[in-house]
Amino acid sequence: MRYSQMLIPTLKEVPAEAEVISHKLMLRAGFIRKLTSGIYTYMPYGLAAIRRVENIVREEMNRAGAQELMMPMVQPADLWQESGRYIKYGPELLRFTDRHERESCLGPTHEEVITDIARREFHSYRDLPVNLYQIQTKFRDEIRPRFGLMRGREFIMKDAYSFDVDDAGAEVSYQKMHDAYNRIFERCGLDFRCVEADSGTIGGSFSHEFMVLAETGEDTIAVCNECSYAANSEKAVVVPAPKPEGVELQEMSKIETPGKRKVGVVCEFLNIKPSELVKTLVYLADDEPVAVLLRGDREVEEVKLKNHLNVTDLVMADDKAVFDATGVPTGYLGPVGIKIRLIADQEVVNTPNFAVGANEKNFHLLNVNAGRDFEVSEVVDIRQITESDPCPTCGGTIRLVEGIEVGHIFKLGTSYSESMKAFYQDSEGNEKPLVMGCYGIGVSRIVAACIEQNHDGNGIIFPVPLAPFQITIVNLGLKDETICQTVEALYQKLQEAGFDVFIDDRDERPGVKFKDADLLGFPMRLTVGKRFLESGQVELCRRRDGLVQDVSPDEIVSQVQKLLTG
RNA sequence: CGGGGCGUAGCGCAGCCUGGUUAGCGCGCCUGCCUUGGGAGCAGGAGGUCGUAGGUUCGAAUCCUACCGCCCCGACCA
Repeated sequence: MRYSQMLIPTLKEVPAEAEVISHKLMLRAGFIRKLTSGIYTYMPYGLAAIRRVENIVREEMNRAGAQELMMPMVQPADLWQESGRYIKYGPELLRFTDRHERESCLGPTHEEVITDIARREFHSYRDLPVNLYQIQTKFRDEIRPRFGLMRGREFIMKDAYSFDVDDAGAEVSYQKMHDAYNRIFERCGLDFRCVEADSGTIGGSFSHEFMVLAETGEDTIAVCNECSYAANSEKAVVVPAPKPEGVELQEMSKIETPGKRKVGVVCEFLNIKPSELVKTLVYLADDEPVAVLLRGDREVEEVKLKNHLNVTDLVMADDKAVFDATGVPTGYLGPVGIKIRLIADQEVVNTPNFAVGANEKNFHLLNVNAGRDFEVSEVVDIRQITESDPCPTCGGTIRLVEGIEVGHIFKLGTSYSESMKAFYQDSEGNEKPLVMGCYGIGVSRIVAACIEQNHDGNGIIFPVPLAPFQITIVNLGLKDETICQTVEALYQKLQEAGFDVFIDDRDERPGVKFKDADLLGFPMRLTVGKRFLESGQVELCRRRDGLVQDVSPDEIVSQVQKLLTG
């Protein structure tokens, strides 16, 4: 490919819309152009990188025995009503009506469609197991699209769905995908972790996420420093510290705390640490008020709370809602005598003699103890893990790091097959629901994540497997016949050797060509200019570390090979 | 949805507060000369419904109102 034949509109200046490095570089390197919020055109060079990812994904999916198909993007609402998700999925599901007033939606994912296929086509245990996948544009009307391809509304996703006769079979299918995903992300050259995850609106019992480690990640993951434990912080299990021995329970007392409402202010006033205070938060869980007890220095992990409550909508109650539900103004809430459902974090039960609101304006209680001064029927792990918590599997130390979710695999079980009546007959003629799994990869997001992880001040540094071209030949002697002939000969030779080769044949000054070569991230750069006429050697430069070698054209193939792999 | 910011040439911005000739600058683009191993230089040139619609005014990019779009933060800790 020649630069003159490919639209790669590079930019010297960074468009104002970009915040994170991958977005900036993708705009500067002419990968993408925005059409509207969260919706981008993939320009030729950017598309080429996406195709690299797609090919790796496709190869590994096929190798794992999955079959490719392509499902519709427009889906009828009835199908979503059958699974119950037409309501449950929320405003991210873009809904519209067609000219016949039929309700429709744009597919944010395809469990419903694939389950419909499965119930029509799979009738016998002899048809199973099957794994079907597609690589397709999804649409999710994200609340706040950002960071370019990182969180777009339209994005390219690989989604796969497995169907098995039973749980054991589903386990095998899941494990195959787990292994395939590890291979995929390794082949992409990404620094990633597979972590235990929450299954969210997709549903299901069990799931793992594949996280690319990068500071700009939108997720936090808890990683054990000693063992292999790794989990999304939404899911990371908190092991409560044991109840301290020999602490004498003090007598509860009431104290006036005029105008003291916030944790910090109350603690200062009472001269105690936030860890000696228990805060009472009120949530509206599907509009039902629920009080949550948590040590003053801790944070609620709402995903854990939501899962425990098994609700679809969970919001913090505002001041008015709190007063309406409890009759107490915010800041003075407490568990003693509270009138609404009460959920305590497990740590609260092990904390002696803590302070709480008195359920009375301008008063708090001191030396309160769970079980003695109030009943707790629900003791649950609902707080965020911290770096001072132990690893739940080995007791080692935990480290919190940021990650970009590029893959997610779920064991779905039979929730979709049962709600949508996807049954098969086993060898004894019994009707049974298909046991499902689903497996997603954010293809366009991988390119963004890759750039987050592989760049320097001059631009992108593509890992070889994702580079649209492994090598670019910079022609610095457009007017010199010998140089042009050499460039063409090298181009031929390298292509014949199996490389994807690019030539910068533009009539530009050397500086411009070098800058663009760096920006575009070619792993290898081959420069042919005046020096070749003098020495008969061409210059080979590795993008990753700037390693430069003068090479004779005869040895070019072996040298390129050596530098690319070395 | 709440808060904040922005909308002026393809891109990045100034001008607006304090209204007043042909609306500027840098990059990019076009022509010519020159230059050719790290985003050169000189000369000339093209390119604007100042987001949209109303209003105030003798006069609006500038003041007012509404709308649209984009970006950032938040939508969790009382």
